[in-house]
Amino acid sequence: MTRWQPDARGRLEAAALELFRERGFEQTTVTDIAARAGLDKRTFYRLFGDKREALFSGGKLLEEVLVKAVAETDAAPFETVIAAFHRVADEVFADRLDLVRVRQSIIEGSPELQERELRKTGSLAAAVAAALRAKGVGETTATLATESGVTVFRVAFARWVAPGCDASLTDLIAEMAAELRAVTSAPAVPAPNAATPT
Amino acid sequence: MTRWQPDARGRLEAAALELFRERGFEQTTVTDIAARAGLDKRTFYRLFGDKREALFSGGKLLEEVLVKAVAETDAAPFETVIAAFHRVADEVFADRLDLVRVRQSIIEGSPELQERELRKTGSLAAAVAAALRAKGVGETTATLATESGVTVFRVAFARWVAPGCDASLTDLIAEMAAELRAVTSAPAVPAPNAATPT
DNA sequence: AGGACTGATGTCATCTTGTGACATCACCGT
DNA sequence: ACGGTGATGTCACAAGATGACATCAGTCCT
Repeated sequence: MTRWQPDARGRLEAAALELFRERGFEQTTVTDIAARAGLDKRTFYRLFGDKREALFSGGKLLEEVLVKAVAETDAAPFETVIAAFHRVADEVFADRLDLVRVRQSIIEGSPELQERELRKTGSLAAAVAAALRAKGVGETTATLATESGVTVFRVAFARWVAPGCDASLTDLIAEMAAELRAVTSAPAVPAPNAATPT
Repeated sequence: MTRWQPDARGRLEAAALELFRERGFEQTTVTDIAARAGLDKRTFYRLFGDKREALFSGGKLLEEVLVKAVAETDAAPFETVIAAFHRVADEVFADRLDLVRVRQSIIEGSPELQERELRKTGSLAAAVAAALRAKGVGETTATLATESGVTVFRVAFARWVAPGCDASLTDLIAEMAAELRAVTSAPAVPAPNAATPT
């Protein structure tokens, strides 16, 4: 019946977010989502690969910004990746804390969604590593710098989203990057007691 | 009909591995697997949470060995995690390259299985981080050391499984750990050219 | 204007995953 | 022999996901 709905994709995403928040992911059927958007279940599946994808449309923008930032930055591999994430913090996540928190709480409530998020993160990492290799960075270095950078971002992001956190994402990224450097720096010689720098 | 099959779980795992290899994961139904094991679909679901789990039974052993190794090792956090993975390389993966390769090629063929693997790796990391914290290591340090260690292992593992690789997993882990240290070490000051230590 | 084409959508049928409810049967201790 | 107990088979079914086909708006071409 419902012929010709403008921006079907956006409507479905909004409907999905609402319903997931109201009843939870598992308790929401694709038919429910489509109905709220005034569309058919089949239309949902034409626009999204599966039920979970309705929550992960932002990934594309994230990847674009990240890859572009990597391409434009001229520094050592790991520093380049960290710089790219700083840009993402500014350009993509600025002013979105509230929305991000809602999204994240939905994801935390469903193992299925967590798996999907992990996969998205993985493909993001692959794209970043590719961007690094395109700049002439060696395979191994590119992979390790990327994975380390992603780790820094993930930990910083988790802290940022956590309830009661008031630090900025950028600051958290910088902090975690410093911590990671400290943690992975060459091990202190066996016996001595030299204090590790803060 | 088929009453009382010994080691139903093992039979199902074997059947699943065979079928996944023969036809691929998606082309295999749970009913197929159960039939080949001489059991019913319902029995499969009583022993495994879902179709993918039949491929991931080894995870439990892995986690046990890893957590035990972390608890017993007395060194800096990152070094402890790396040492634990060295033990895993010896105790769990020794002499299993061929089987691991088959398994991995199946996983590579299915996004769904990749997601599950990511999740397994994630929960493994959580367990390791918890073991580290139990030794008095701080939250942030434990997380970053664990994630870095897992990254090292994942990259080493990927290399080890890759066709045409003849290096040992242990050697690859050591190599990747060294590389990661180099990659994340403090950035060279802008202008100077001081060689970074090997 | 009229007709063909295209693209997005609805409808229907079907397969598969995963689960609840219940029936069965072997085995075990008494 | 009897009554548990536990693992299994049978049946039914909701929901996810997909293919095949119908429909209809708007567009382009003559």
